[in-house]
Amino acid sequence: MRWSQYFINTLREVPADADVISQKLMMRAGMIRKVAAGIYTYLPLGLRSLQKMEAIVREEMNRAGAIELLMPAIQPAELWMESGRWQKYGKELLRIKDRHERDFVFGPTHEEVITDTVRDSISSYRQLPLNLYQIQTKFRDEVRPRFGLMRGREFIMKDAYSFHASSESLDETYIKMRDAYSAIFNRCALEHVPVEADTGNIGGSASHEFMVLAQSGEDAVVHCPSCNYGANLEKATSSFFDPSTAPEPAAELEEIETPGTKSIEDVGKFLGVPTNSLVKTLVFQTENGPVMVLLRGDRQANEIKIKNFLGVQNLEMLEDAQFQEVVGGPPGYCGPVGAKKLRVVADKSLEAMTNWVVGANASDKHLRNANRGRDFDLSEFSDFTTVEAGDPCPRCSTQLNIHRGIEVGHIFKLGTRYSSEMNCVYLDEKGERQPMIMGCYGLGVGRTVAAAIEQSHDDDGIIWPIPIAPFEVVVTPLGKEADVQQTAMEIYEQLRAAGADVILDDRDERPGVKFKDADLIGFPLRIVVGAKSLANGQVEWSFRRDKERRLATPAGALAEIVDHLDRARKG
RNA sequence: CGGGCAGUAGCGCAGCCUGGUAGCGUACCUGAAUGGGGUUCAGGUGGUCGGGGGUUCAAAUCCCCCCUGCCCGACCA
Repeated sequence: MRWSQYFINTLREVPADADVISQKLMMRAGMIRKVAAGIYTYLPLGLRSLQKMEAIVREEMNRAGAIELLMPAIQPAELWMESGRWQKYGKELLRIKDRHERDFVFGPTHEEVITDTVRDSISSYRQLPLNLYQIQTKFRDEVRPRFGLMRGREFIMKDAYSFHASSESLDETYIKMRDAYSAIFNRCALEHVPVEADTGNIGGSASHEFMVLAQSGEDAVVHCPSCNYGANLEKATSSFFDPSTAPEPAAELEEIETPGTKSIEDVGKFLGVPTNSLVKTLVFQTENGPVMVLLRGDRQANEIKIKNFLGVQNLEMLEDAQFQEVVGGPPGYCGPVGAKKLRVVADKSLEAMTNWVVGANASDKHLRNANRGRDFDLSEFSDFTTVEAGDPCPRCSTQLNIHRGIEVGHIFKLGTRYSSEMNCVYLDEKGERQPMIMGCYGLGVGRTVAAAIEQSHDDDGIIWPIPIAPFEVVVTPLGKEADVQQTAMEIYEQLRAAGADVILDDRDERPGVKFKDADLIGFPLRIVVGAKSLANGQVEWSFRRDKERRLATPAGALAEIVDHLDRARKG
């Protein structure tokens, strides 16, 4: 491609409404252009990267045995009513009417359509398993779209859906897809980690998110550097316990005056002991009544874990005004001893601790040496705390790290949630009707490209991984001299003949402008043809990554670059 | 949905308080010089000042309503 014939419009200044690096750089480099909140035009350069990403996804999906189809973006409301999501999905579902006032949606996801298709086409266990995917534009009417392609309203997503006659078959496909996802992100040189994710309201089955580690990530990821255990912070566990708190013999219960100590920190300071030797009492209101949750003083509650353990949907901290009525004491001095009758659960870290310091359910008073069984009833222990950096890994006890991450993929064992509701059944060997067991597998194409930029850039611009760079090589002639122009053109043609994806910066611009633009857009490789070096029969080539200038003959530079591209393509 | 800020040329902004011919930088066009990291000078093109209504001889500017965008929070995942 010749630059002068192409459509590239770089910006010197950053549009005022861009707030993350990938968005700023993509807008400045002329890859995307905002049309409305969360809605973008993919300009030619941006489209090239997206299409390269799509090609990688296609290859790996096909390799994993998935079959491509394409479903409509516009879907009839009936299907959504049938699955129940017409009601449940909420405002994120963009609803539209046609000229006959019939209801449609712009698809945010395609479980309904695919299930409808499969139930009409598949009727025997002999036709299963089946794994279908598409790469398509989705629309989710996000309350607050932001971060460019990272969280748009309209976005390109690869979504796959698998159908099975047994959970073993689902497990098999699930693992294949998991491996395919890792292969995709590895090919883009993305530092990523597959993490266990909360299954939320859908419940029961396994779910993994693929997180790209990056500062600007919206999610927190727990990761073990040793065994590669990874989990969403909401879901993560640790083998946390403190051997220094080996149980002491139970001492006599004692009431102590602790004036003005409403927080755990205050109590620790007042008594001159670390907060990890205290017990924190939280009271939550749920749809099944109030629940008291006990944690070690230095740990933070994890509301998702608590919700899952209690099997409740609503969990809210009790308001101060309700304490007297529900617990029988003032807020800030709350504890299990002498409280009103309510369900009490405790974090497993407390199981081995004796002689607790807890609130006395009276103003300015705490209790020392409280012991379960003797002073209060408690038999339910589980993991209720949020993992902290440095906690031991649940698998290998290495200290865990916590990173920021961008969710680029999410795979999920759906089970029969949709097949049951939508009557998607097959006949088994015995001729009996069974709901198909389903899996679904999403991957954000644009988000992955944006994540690659978040992970790989510098002050001058983007540093593309070769597989998703809009062009692999830029050839930059400096000056109008005939031999410079001719050598650049020859190198350009030879690179093209060798199969390289190359752009020739044939604009009549000063060197500085060409260099700034090349760095901003971030072509991985560059060949500069200038009069000075050419007088010695040499050109200069460099990687965007380190910008170190290497001199070589045109043929030598060409060979080096072609060789590097070949190796990069093989991964 | 609540709170805050903003909307003036493709992009970044000033002008508004105190009403009186629409401005700067950049981008783009023309010319000259320059020619290895966004070069300099000169001359130009481009805007119904987000929309509607009102006040006024006169509104980008004052008043009212609406729309859109951004930030924080809530919601959702």
